[in-house]
Amino acid sequence: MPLTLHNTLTRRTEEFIPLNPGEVKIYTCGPTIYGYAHIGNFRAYIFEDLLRRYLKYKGFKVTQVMNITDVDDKTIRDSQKAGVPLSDYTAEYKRAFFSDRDALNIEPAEYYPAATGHIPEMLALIEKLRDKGFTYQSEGSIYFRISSFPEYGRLSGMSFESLKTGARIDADEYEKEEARDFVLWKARRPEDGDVFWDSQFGQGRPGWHLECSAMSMKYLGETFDIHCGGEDNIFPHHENEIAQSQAATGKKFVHYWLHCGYLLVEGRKMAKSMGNFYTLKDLMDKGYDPLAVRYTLLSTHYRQQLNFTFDSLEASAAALKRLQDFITALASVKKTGECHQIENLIAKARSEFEASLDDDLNIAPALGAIFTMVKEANRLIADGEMTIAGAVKILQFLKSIDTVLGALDFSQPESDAEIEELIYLRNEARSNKNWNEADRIRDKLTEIGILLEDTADGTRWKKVK
RNA sequence: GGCGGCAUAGCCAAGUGGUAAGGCAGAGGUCUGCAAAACCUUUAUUCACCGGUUCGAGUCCGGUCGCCGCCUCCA
Repeated sequence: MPLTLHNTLTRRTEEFIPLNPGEVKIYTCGPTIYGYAHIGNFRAYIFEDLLRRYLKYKGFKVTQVMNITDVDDKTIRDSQKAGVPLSDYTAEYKRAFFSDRDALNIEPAEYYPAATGHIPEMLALIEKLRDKGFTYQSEGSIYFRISSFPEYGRLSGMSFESLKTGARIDADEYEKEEARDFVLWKARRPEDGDVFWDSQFGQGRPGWHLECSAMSMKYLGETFDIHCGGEDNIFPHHENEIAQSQAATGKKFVHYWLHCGYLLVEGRKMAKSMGNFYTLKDLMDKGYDPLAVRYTLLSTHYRQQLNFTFDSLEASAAALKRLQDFITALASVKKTGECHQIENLIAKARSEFEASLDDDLNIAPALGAIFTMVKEANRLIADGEMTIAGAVKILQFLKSIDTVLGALDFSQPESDAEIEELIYLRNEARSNKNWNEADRIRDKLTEIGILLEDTADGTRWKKVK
């Protein structure tokens, strides 16, 4: 079945057809590293990770670029507040971002270009725009004249008029011809301190929108397949990217624009002032497993608003535990021979899993199919019908779908002589009906995080997270 | 004011006009020395509200109420 994706540009769910067969080029708007990323940011990155992983699952070769915004108003402001050079200041948040990414099992993109590393590319783009007459200069800054780009507003559905009348008071004091115009190159100002670059346009620094156009075209070409971001990026950021890029090249910039919905916390917008603002570290400090956070952020359809609650986080942890316990149970099946029902069970789950994800990454029914299979397989285990061969097939299937989910752990606990010895002693005690001694040993193991399960095939143990 | 989205059980969340997936939590039971895990049974006569179309609507149309996002540098 073909993969379909909802394209913000057309407001339709369309079959995904890459420019080059078998290859997908994706640009994903990344973090501004002026602070620790919060779970709302990671909702977007996890959605993009799901897209990336599923494309790979479907056999596409994926090239993904995620920009790192390491110079803008906020990074400058906060680094000065902290009294450290900009690059030192952003280095810590960049490190934290990658560390959180790894903890959330988000696959690394192929490229993480930083804005400060691409000033020449941005200047070249401005030159191109200037030569084609799309820019004007005012008080040392270069602006993009939106009235010169008639298609402006197509992505966001913003009309020319509403932009004029609805515009807020401009937050910065740069002079523009019209409020909706946006800055390409910001003239150096005293409050920028030592953060500026020399250029043919004078000393200054790039505007935010510019980096995404310059860096995406550098790494992916003037036209590429998919561009993602949060829905709040649709306007003005992505609208401006389209204007800049298409004005410069005369070509279509991006074929599919994908945007994920906002994350709410306990039904409200996440905000520091509301006390419901969480970074990954905040949740880990509360004892939550980052993979449970991943599962929570992953398990709601990406275009839906996601209501993050601690109840749902705990439900996610429990759901993952159910899957992990299932994996453990499969690994300890001892019966030999064939288990003929397994093939059908897997085929059904796989086809539902794929059909759902093919439908604009509809993850909820995909997960539903997995849990339905788990229940049926658990029944086979409980009835003593599961065989080693069947268990191996299911494990292979789970590994294959986990290349998409990225939430499971297939590592088997290493055998531990001390634990095995204690289990042996406990089972000795049990066979002598010395329950006090048996329970004493079990409690001792529980204290060091080892949980025992007595099954028909003997006692197995697992570590508790 | 303009543009867009959402309202489904205690919580999270699917649902493509044909009679409400799945997960978590809860209740009862089976297994177990007791647990753990698992299994079985059970948990929405009902999908914000009011109308309409239809043989039939959570699903389509209109309206009302509520919540959320964007409207110049927030994923």
